Amino acid sequence: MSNPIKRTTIVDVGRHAGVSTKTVSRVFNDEPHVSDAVKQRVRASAAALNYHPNVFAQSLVRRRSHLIGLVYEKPSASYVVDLQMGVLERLKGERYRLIVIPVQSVQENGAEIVGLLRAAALDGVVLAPPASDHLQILAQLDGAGIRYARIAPSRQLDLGSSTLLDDVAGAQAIAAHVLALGHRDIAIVRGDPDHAATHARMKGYAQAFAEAGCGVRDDRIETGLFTFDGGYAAGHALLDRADRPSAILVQNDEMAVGVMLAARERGLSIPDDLSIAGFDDAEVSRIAWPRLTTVRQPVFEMAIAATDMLIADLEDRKLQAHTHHDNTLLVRDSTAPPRATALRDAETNGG
Amino acid sequence: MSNPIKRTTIVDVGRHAGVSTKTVSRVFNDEPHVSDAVKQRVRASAAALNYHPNVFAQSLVRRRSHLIGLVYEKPSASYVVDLQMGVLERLKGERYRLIVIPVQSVQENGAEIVGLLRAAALDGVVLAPPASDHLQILAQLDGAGIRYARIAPSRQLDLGSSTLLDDVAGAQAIAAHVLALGHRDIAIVRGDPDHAATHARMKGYAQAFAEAGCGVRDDRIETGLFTFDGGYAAGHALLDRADRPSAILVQNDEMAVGVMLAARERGLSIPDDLSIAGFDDAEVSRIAWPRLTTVRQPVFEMAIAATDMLIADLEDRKLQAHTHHDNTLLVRDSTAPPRATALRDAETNGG
DNA sequence: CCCGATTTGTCCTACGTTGTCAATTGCCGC
DNA sequence: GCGGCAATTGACAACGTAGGACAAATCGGG
Repeated sequence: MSNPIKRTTIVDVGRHAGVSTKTVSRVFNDEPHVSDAVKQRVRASAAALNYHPNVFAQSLVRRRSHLIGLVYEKPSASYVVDLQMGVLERLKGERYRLIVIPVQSVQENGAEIVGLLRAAALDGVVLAPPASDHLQILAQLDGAGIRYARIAPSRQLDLGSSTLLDDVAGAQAIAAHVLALGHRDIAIVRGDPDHAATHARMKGYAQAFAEAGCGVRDDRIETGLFTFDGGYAAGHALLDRADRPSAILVQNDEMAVGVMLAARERGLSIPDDLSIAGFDDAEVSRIAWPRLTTVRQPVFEMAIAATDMLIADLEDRKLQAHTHHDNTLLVRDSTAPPRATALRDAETNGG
Repeated sequence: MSNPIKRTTIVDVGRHAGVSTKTVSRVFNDEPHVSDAVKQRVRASAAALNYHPNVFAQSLVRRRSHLIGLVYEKPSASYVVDLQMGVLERLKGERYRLIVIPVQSVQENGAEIVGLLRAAALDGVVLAPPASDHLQILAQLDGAGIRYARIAPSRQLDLGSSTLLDDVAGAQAIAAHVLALGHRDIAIVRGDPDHAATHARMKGYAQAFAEAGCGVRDDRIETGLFTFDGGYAAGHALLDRADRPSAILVQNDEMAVGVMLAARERGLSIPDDLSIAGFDDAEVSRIAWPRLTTVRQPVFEMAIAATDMLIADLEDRKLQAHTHHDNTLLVRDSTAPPRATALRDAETNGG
């Protein structure tokens, strides 16, 4: 089983078809001034010889790899999946291919990352948070001539193309929903403080609280790093307290499901004993029981939009585009009025 | 904001350091026969000029892209995630990069796929099922000189390297568990018939049934294509029947969770009214409530092993390796004795 | 049959790096 | 200070494609 892979070049095709290499090149690049007869003959020869243009040589002379990177940190699996599926969706039928660049910690490895991207010879990258907010990375990308599109950045929006999302409004909406149900003993599980979304969502919660005339109590905030396990631990920590909250606002769905498990292990029924609200509309939020009240974040659509802008940038050199996306409150079954209120309502009705 | 990216070449570095381009090349490739003095001088010049080797030129002359593809079909998200994480885990610290190649339907597009891979200039690919079983693809890859490692193939094991998994045994184990609980009215939700795993698991179920002295009833088999929605529909179809089963064997966890939802919508309690057994040990199986009895399939480890063999193949030209992996039965909370049996036991104990 | 337009060919250079092989340098003992 | 041998260094041709400039061939129409 030796490996004498026959390498067919453009020269061979020319010889076989009885035309010059220049003509073969013209045919393969769809240049004008080629008769249909020759076109067909060349294509036939290419097929007969099983010719495939050498991508390396093309890339070398055209200075194009047609490779696009997707840079993301470790966050919840569903987020990454939606993101990646969005990029791939947009890439369907395009010449570009996707290289996946997972990063341990953007915060810590920021300086090395662009070196990686450069070594991968990428034409451009889609940056997920928190890389999309890392100014040093953006600067280095500009320096390296690598185009980029940013997913949901929060600052320096004048750099590159971005998909914009109002996390504050989304968080405010879901907090307002929980407050409107009558909850006042509300705890919060926040995400990774390295992500801007964590702070934006916190701000949205705070705004809703302020409108309802109450404040956020710092001692009722736990940090869960956006993971199931983190949410589980945070849930137990919050439910351990003597003044157990009647509702918990969780900054993503994976953590929310973790909180759910913690509540169940203590025999609490959801939503009767405890209301739980998530964020993201991840797949688990539909699979969970009861189905999770959450905020739909259009990750898939944002990924498509970002890839679209990146390609436009690469093809037409059109710079600086922005798209706006909306969060939507999805009220499902994991939130309900607090038990005290429910009892009072029952009494009121009964009387 | 024009873009005069200065391209520094090996020639510039050579000129700056006062040595030949060949010497620079030697320094960058850690070749022997370079004096330390020169080495340092060259490195200093390269740093000063911000030189980065041109990957295209290297690839052209070395005939190596250092790109590895991961080919998979649409199956459950968690499977793909585990797979991809495994490949990336093994690639950490390596020079290779991962290109993701999702395929609509291996069955339908088999002929075109290798063209895609070839156009991507891949050094090698990791093939997930069902691509790992597609003989035409394997033959074309051999023809194109693209190395491959196969995940859990079921035939022609002499082609390429493979990770092997005994799905029959895993399925037999979980079916035996359900039978041992006393169930006899057992329905099955199978996966995509294009996947060999679907048939292997069915065979395992059948073996367990045979040992227990009963057979598989064809009219109690639904097909769910490995998706949550498919499982949901299949669950409703099975539970609609007059002779409602007391247990359902489901060929993956995503579908199993769908069946769970269908059961809940009918007010059935799990596992009291209905036992459900999954397959894969996907993340949802731990998140679901009750936690799903399932079979752990070591996807992550298999992906690492496959990538490892692929790299070995690419680096050392060592061909034909195989690794064996085991399924493990995980009995959790979604399976219990059927109600009738439970009642009888209670009577027996009471009497 | 000649003119102008279209098609095709020739020739050359660029892209940036590596492999081959020859030339040069340095070092050793005498 | 000089052979002789090993360690360093350099010159030059690949690698396969793109594409510019321009000449040559071909075609169609009056």
